[in-house]
Amino acid sequence: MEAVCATCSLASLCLCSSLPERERRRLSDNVRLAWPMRAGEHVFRAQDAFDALFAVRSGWLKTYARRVDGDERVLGFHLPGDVLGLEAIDAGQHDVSVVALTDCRVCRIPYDAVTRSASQSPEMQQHLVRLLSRRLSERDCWLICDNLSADSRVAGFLADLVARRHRRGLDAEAFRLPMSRADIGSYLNLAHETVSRSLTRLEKNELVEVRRRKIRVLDPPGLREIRT
Amino acid sequence: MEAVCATCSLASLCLCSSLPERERRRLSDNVRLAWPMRAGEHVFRAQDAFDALFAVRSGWLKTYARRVDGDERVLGFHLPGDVLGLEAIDAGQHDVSVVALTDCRVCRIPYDAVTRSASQSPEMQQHLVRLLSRRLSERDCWLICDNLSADSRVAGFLADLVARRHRRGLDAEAFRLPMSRADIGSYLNLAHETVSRSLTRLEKNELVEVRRRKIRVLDPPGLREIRT
DNA sequence: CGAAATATTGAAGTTATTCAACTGGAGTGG
DNA sequence: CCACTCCAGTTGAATAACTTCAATATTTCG
Repeated sequence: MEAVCATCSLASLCLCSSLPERERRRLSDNVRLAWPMRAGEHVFRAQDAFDALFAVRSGWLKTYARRVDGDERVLGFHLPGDVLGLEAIDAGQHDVSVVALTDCRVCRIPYDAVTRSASQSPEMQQHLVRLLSRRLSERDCWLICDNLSADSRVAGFLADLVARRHRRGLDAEAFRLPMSRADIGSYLNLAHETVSRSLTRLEKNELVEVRRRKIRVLDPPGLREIRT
Repeated sequence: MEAVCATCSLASLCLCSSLPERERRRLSDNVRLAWPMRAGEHVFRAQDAFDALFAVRSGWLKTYARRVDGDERVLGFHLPGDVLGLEAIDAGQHDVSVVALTDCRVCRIPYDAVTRSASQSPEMQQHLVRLLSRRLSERDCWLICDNLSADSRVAGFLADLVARRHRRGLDAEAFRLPMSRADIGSYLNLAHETVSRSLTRLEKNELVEVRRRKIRVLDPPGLREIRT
């Protein structure tokens, strides 16, 4: 299978946008559209050497780390267009793990190709810096840390997913949550029982319909507005 | 007052390290060692246009944002060597505010000088990318989010300050906390009363001595090990 | 010195967690 | 096809932890 950044619908989110055509082709030649991954397979693990960035083409993934006590802490969920591995550039070694939650396709972009491209193309250089800067400003932990009730954290989490799916042209009204309640809880810093109860309450308030992992969002603005 | 990156003891943390001498001088010519700032003055505010990065030379500062409801949320505290403003590069506009907690000195580094330097020096380019990457990997929110008790959050907060002061060659055993209990609470997502109580408990356990804002750390490893 | 801000401490109230029981699907194998 | 099992999810009750409200103490600064 061939990587065709030139025609990739996600290019604007990825690394190759804003590259002059010649550079884009050059980078593209170095990119391998990874073989489809099965749910449960890892893109990389903490401690692995860093030598490439990854771009999600399809599917869902999650980033997690191990706590001191050994158990898992979920740090984020990824959709098509997300770039993975940026935080390992400096250390040259991954400090988190990324695992596929569903079957996925992921592009591998060797980091030396990025460096080479950046040294010859100011546009590429800028793009990389801006990608990093944007990620810094995103701070998804506001969701978690902002002294919010369980309900507003869960609502905010769903609103975030809806917004991201919408931006990517995916169905944002009804979709399947690929992660367990425990994953959501780990991400939001709530017990999985609390996540469950919150979803029930959101459903009672007619903001969403939840059946197991199937979700239908009835009132997106309502979700964003919960502040309790 | 003149900026003298060449002789700055913080260069390795800042932007000008790993620059060839010629480039360093060039950048240095564009850097202004800001006039000393008084406690309470802002380096920049949310909504301000972004056109420069800032490097802390001395003193303490804090970053904060406004919540939806209008009140302040503290996002971090800064020591000499920290670079401020990186998260605004992409948007071209600041989304957080930085204010001096004590009298400070802060260098202003015009961003177009950085861009120019980067386009001519692969080292500078790399350095900027790595600075951004490192900041991404730091994730100070682990402290806050990691499902920890109030005591371990406060202990972790102190341990983090100790480590950072140590790395910078500042007195890490005894120093003055420049921020209020309310600031610490906002940062750690705790009520200020809870911060106060936690400090009292840490003192009872002989990990620290706290008198108001004066702190003496008696058992740094002990601080790091609290997990309850 | 006196006022305002900051910090500490106590008691009551809330909220999420924990422990436990139970339910419902998905997958397995007879 | 139907049990059987396992895991994820839901729900209830008791508990623990933090917050809130209130009173008091200590600094700081005009």
